[in-house]
Amino acid sequence: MNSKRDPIEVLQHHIDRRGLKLTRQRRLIAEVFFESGGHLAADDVWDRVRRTDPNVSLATVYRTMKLLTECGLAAPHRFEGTSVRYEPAAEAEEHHDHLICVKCGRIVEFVNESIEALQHRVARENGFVVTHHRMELYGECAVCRPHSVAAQGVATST
Amino acid sequence: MNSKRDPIEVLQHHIDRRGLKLTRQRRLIAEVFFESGGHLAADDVWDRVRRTDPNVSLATVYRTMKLLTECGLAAPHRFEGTSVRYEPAAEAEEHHDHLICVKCGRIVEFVNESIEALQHRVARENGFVVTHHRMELYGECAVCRPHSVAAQGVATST
DNA sequence: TATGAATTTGAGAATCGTTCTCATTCTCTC
DNA sequence: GAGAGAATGAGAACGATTCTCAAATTCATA
Repeated sequence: MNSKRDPIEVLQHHIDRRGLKLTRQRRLIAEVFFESGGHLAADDVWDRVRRTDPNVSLATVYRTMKLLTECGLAAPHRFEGTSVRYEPAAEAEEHHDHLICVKCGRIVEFVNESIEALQHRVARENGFVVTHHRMELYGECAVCRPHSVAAQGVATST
Repeated sequence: MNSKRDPIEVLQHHIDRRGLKLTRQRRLIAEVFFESGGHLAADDVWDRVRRTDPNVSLATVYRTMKLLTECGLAAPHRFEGTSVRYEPAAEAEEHHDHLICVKCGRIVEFVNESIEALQHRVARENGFVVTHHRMELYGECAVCRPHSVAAQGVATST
């Protein structure tokens, strides 16, 4: 029921409009990226790409990730102490923030309208008009605290 | 409401306890840093330090900023697209978040208990126990939007 | 399908911010 | 004021990312 266009098509479109070219490498990198779970660093993408084509260079991965970012298919995030990680468009489409487990590195996304509203209010009170923001909550996830799993009702929000 | 101890004293104390040494460079760097408005990058501190002692090396500035961070006298922040900037302890003592003007770079600090509470709640709902977080709101400050200060809806004919 | 102009590529050099190495110099204790 | 240990300055090294450039590829056109 969703009109979620194939990312490769979107990329193709973007490329056509700019007079660029859809190369074998670009297609491969995009495919690998969208098949993955997301939140990969350029290096991670590179590793996976090379399983199929060992000749692709890291520079090309970087260049392609920038391309994907430009057409809204990927969103770069720089979390604490790590290099930039890219999120696939499907997830990046609507704004959300992140919960990051400091133990296992798991990243959970969440949306909270109340916080958004308060942020805009705080900004306004200080004379700011917010264009965007960054909110990351770091802590331990349920898996990394097996002792305390039973007690709390872990919300399974979908 | 405690007497805000002289940062140099705090540093001295930390240094004594660890068997380190309070050198001329460390004192100078600390002094320069605490006299400044804050949110300086290592490079900025270096520039100011060299006005007094042109021989101090950038490496020593980095080493000293790390020291100051360890004794809680400085808090490092990496904002969007910039290198790490340090905040003096006075400001870092109690938790706060930041508003950053994307035009002029001005940084405003704010505290909002409601947001904090919501953050913890969201985390809990996802099975996380938050240890710390990062929240930065980017936008335009009042100064950088002079047009909109006076009145809204007034057509500006030029 | 062949041609050619323009784009893209791979490889490695370059860059930026930061940390490390190491020989020399300083601090602080006795 | 001597000596042990720590800190310094200079520059090399570093990791992530971008740039450079000759060679290869794409794609529109013939």
